[in-house]
Amino acid sequence: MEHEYVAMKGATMKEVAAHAGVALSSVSRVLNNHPDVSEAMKRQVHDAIAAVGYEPNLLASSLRRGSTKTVGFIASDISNPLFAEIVLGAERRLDEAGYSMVLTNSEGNPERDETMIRLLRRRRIDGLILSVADEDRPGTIAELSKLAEPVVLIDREVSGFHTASAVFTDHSGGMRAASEHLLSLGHRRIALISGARSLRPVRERLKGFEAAFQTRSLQVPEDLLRFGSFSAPFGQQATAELLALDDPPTAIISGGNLLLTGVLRALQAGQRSVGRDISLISCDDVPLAELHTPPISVVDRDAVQMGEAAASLLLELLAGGDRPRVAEVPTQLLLRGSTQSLVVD
Amino acid sequence: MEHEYVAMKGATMKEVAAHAGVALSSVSRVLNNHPDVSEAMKRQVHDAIAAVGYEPNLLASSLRRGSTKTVGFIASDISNPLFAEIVLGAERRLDEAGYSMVLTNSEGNPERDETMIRLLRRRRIDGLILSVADEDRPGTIAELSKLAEPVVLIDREVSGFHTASAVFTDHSGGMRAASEHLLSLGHRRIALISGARSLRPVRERLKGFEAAFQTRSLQVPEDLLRFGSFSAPFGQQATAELLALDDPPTAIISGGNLLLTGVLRALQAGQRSVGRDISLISCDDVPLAELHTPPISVVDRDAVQMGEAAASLLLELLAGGDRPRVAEVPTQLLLRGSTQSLVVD
DNA sequence: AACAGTACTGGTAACGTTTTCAGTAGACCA
DNA sequence: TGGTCTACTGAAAACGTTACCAGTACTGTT
Repeated sequence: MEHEYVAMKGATMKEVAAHAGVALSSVSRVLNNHPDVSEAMKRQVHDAIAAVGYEPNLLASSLRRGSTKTVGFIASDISNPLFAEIVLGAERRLDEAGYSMVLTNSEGNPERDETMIRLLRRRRIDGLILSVADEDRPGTIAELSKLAEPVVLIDREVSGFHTASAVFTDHSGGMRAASEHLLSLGHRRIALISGARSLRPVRERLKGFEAAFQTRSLQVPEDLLRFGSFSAPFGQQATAELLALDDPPTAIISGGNLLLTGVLRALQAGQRSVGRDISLISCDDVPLAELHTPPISVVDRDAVQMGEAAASLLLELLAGGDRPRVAEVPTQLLLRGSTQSLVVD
Repeated sequence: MEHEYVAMKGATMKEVAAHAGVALSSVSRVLNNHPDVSEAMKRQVHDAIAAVGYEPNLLASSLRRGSTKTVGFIASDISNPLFAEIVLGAERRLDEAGYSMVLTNSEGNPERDETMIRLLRRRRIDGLILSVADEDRPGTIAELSKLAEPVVLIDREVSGFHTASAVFTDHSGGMRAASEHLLSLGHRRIALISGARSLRPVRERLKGFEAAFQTRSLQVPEDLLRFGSFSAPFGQQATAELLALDDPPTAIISGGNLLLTGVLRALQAGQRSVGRDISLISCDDVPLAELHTPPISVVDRDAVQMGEAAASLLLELLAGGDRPRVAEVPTQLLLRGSTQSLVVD
């Protein structure tokens, strides 16, 4: 008696209506709590729902409504703990606004960026947050342009695509502070190891780096600049190369936490003691930097805040804001034991 | 002439059909490359698609087909680099099989687990891979049971839910090896810091730990066991407590990389030198362990392989395999400088 | 007593696909 | 010439919702 109907796979609104002896549309109204429905009807329908084990079909609902209440997030590298924090911040804010997030990672592969944008577009997401792997790739730009929904870029400027909001980090400011600190310690041979130049953070950091030298009317050590990818192997290889130079650097700036592990491996292999033999600053704080011996100075930023800012910008656009906007999050130089005054021989 | 129609927002198959002067069904056949369609028809339709800028609507398609070709992945903690690798492995394999993955994180919050399972179910995913935050939570079990689609658990055993496949890590074997190593170095006061006991890895590791003592007919140091959560703050707090004991441990085993950073912070604060004053082994290899001074011994495993295994098991079920299966991945003890022979006073 | 208004409820047409079922036209064979 | 076969195409019915448009039955007003 109590268990008239056993919950079975795939009960639909129609069956709920039949079981409750009401019209399909009434069930829909109850579910979307439409104002014009009687208490009796509500109870009746809710009972029927429980009885048949009904589960709404979001595909059908989205199709009909024309909106999925879902935003996509394409992370360029999910293994970077930094991104986890950005995602966290974004998801939190989106959740509050009743949106859910589908996350995908492009593994730093520009081709996957394209595929993912297309896929999400076809899934009819309402908006997109992403950090493309290559700002200049025509395919990516094309896919993005086909997207009618609002877009927020994270630390990226996509050439010829200016309808998106963006959240930027003040990389140039942070890098400038880091470089000035090293210069003030007497370092001149400062190396910069970073990712591909087609990425905004890399360009901005370079700007800050150069600015620090130029302010002091010093020559930028062009032979010590290494642009490749934000990966440990590149960091290791670049560092090894730098150490092998006739006039090697006395300080290294690493452009990210993945690079950092490569840099440290190479320094270790080259028997260089951090701080003592060579000064080191990295970007983005991670446990590895904090707990290294000696602790490594970093240019830090609040990644959770970045995620929140990205979500807020997107929500603004989703709410009908037609004017794309830009938010900037500050950086902060955390000095630790890895930078030491240059001993003049 | 060439640009008869400018690509506009939301062209539908109907418009493609109209533009090509063919039936709706023919367009569909072309898109799903049905065998019975002439070359002429294909060309005609493809031209029309390009002309009107048609983009398939996956919502409609999935609704009609009754399958989304999508599997959900609920990660319990996305900020753990380990998970990134699991996701990578899983996504790779699923991709090959034509499935796409939607990723969500529960932030280690059991409540979110529930919400996410429900959401994904309503989105009509075809399958689910997950690592629940709490194996015993009734709500989670209920939500999982309502799911008619195949499920693969990662390193979890959900009580009363036995229709899922699972991929397990040989945690007990790894922990046993680690414990035996420490015992053979003369350590007896060995502490174990780990997550909540409601998680399989924690229970299995404890088993391995106890087995090592029992093999040697030694008493398990119950007062040195600390179960809390897989987080840095807990690791730090537990370690601080242990160091303050009258008879403190001479060795610590940390149950994860997040815990490890907490443990190291506490050791540093307590002025204990790793290796020299206290031996240390952690679980799962991360750059922090490798590049620490001294390098930290770890019980490692291949996370990418875990992801691949999970995806393979799911695909098997999706292909109609009705019998849930279990895969186990091995662990491996990597000895480094953080474990030293106990100096007897 | 007729009317307008209120508070609901039911039927039905969408949303954009896929799939089934009939058809048509030509080719081939006898 | 008629017939069966093959190769293709079109019409229309789903899939599970939501939203619109009419109802219906009260209640209150004049």
